[in-house]
Amino acid sequence: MTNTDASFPPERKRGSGVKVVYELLRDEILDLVLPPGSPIDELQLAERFKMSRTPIREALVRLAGEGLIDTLPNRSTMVANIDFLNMHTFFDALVLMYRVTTKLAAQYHRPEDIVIIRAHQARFAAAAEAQDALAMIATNAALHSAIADAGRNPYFTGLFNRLLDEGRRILRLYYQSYGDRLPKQFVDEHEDMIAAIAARDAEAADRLAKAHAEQIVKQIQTFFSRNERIDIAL
Amino acid sequence: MTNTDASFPPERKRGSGVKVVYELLRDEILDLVLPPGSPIDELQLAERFKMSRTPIREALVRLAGEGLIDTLPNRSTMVANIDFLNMHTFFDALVLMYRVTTKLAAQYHRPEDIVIIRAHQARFAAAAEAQDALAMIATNAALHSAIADAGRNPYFTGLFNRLLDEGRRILRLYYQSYGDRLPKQFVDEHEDMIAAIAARDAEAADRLAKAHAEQIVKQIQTFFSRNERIDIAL
DNA sequence: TGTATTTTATTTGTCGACAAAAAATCGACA
DNA sequence: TGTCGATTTTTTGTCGACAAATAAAATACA
Repeated sequence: MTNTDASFPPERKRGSGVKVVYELLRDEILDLVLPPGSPIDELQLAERFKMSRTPIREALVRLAGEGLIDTLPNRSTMVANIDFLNMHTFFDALVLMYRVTTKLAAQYHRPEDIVIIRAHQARFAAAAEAQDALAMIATNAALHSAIADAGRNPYFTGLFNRLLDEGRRILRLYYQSYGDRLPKQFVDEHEDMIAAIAARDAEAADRLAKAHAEQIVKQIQTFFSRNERIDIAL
Repeated sequence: MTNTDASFPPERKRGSGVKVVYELLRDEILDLVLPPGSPIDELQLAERFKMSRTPIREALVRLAGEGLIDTLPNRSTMVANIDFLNMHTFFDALVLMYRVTTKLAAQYHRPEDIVIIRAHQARFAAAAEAQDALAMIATNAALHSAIADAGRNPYFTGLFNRLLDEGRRILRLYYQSYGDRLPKQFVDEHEDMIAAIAARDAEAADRLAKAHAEQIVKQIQTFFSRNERIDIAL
């Protein structure tokens, strides 16, 4: 080990800076640590990560490309708002992608995919058992992302992952307010879906995914209809 | 007019630089002026556009986010290749998005949308009449993008526009090689689709879009099956 | 002549600084 | 005291330069 002097800068590897900033900022946005509308200060971030504004800006450009932050020209950039008015477009897209990716997984998966999927499902079940809302949100997204991967269509997985990200923000809001009452039935529904995928039953996979997705959507919708105040809060 | 001295730099407006580079580079990639695999040199671009590397790099980061260029860490960046091996995933996604966006347009369009759509269709018809392959490719993408806009689902339009972009590259290859023989029937098919949309007949819109999309896919597939050499060329 | 190793050149990632644009502050005037 | 306009401050977009990483060239050696 060279550089025994602890006062030296952490000496990040060249090129790793952007990735670190991008991923951490992304997580903070999706977990609502940075709530929608939060201003993003480049100088502040540069100071925080001990690097110049250049890599910070590159990370921000990427996040903007994914729609996670909004950038006003020559002016402030902030965490993208959740568009409650057009929530139905999100639900439409989510339901369709749930169906398509699950169906394709049933058709095109390989044996090793099932192992990965089951591992994610186990993690989700553990989170549900522990009543850990945050872990449930994260593991649920990871599970469905893994299912989509097994379908092997990068165009669908790309959109689906974006939707799951946006969903993480919405679900976060959902659970935060409702005091972590968690529907255990999702575990069983996941089991049925995985069984259909493993059996290569595309029709059943599609049907189960549709029911699963629509039920999630329904729960969130009833939640929001009971909490109009949220419209004002943002 | 100030700045009568022609030797002065063009004096671009602050912030417009990235946009210019991004859009021009994008068009060149989609029109195969920059063929897949072309190396992209930042210095060269900086010189060409008379600006520093910083805005160039920002444009490249955006293009990379859309998958139009591939960036090797610390090494060269090049125009993304067309993935002929997994072309079917592209077709699957394209057909589905054709259907969904057209159906949503039939359901959610407003009267003014139809005006815009018909204007695009007129341009497409003119291009087809003139046997202008390049114009046909561009106006076809613009028409379907306009239809998708009328459906008002940003998630679907986002993916669809990406697919149409990738389709522009593929069609460009198609027409280039086949000496600009252009199927006029697309004009009629478009007319039928627009009529179904205007009549708010979602079922018909879906059916017509499916047939339209599958026919395009079929044509491209038979083309590629007759030209295996392309696999080698890339 | 062919291969390994050092040297040079090219290109990328990062930095600090400056200039333009917008917002925030201050001050004149009613 | 309130409003409009000028001034200062903050923040963004761009620049030129430098250093790390890689590729290319040159050299040494068998």
